[in-house]
Amino acid sequence: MDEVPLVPLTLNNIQALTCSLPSTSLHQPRQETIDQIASDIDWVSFLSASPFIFGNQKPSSTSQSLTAENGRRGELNGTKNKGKASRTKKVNPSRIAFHTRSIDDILDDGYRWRKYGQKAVKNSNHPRSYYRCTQLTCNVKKQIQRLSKDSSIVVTTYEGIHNHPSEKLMESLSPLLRQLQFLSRI
DNA sequence: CGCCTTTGACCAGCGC
DNA sequence: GCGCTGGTCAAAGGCG
Repeated sequence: MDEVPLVPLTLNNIQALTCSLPSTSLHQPRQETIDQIASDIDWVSFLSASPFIFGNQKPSSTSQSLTAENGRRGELNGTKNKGKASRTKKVNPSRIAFHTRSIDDILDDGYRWRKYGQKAVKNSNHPRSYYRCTQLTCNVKKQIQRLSKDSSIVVTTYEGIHNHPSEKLMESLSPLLRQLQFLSRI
């Protein structure tokens, strides 16, 4: 699992982070904790600032075609419906797929995932696994499948954007948040 | 006990 | 309309 670095703190990210803070936070003294500051941040905007928040893993052409194929069939919305008949499909444009050469199927991306399904896929020797972010308010899903041609390659497809920070992200952001907290008191 | 995975069933979209 | 396929649900069981 050496292919998933923590979210890089790029200038874009930092700029988005500072911009997403409430306008008063940079001018008025604040006594909040890191967690409280973090709760004020628009994480959707922040995480969206970097097109590929998982570092050096960029969507390949093949993964893009996979995304297109998935999109062709449409998708289910994330709302929890007790009645299966009430499930409807809609197009979700926020999909990112990439290939990773790894022994482990599950990439440690810092978030907690709950597996909710596994299906055998046509023309593939390997089943596709379906995961959902364990955060109640977060609707992000991901699919994991190994390539039939090269079983050492894992195709991970993310759907949606987290509306909360990951634990590992918070670890890496803590120094920055402390600095922001300090600056907000000046 | 809570959280997670497994797995069969169900549902909807698509192609024919 | 029917069958195939992918995506999701939810009950059951496992694990720490």
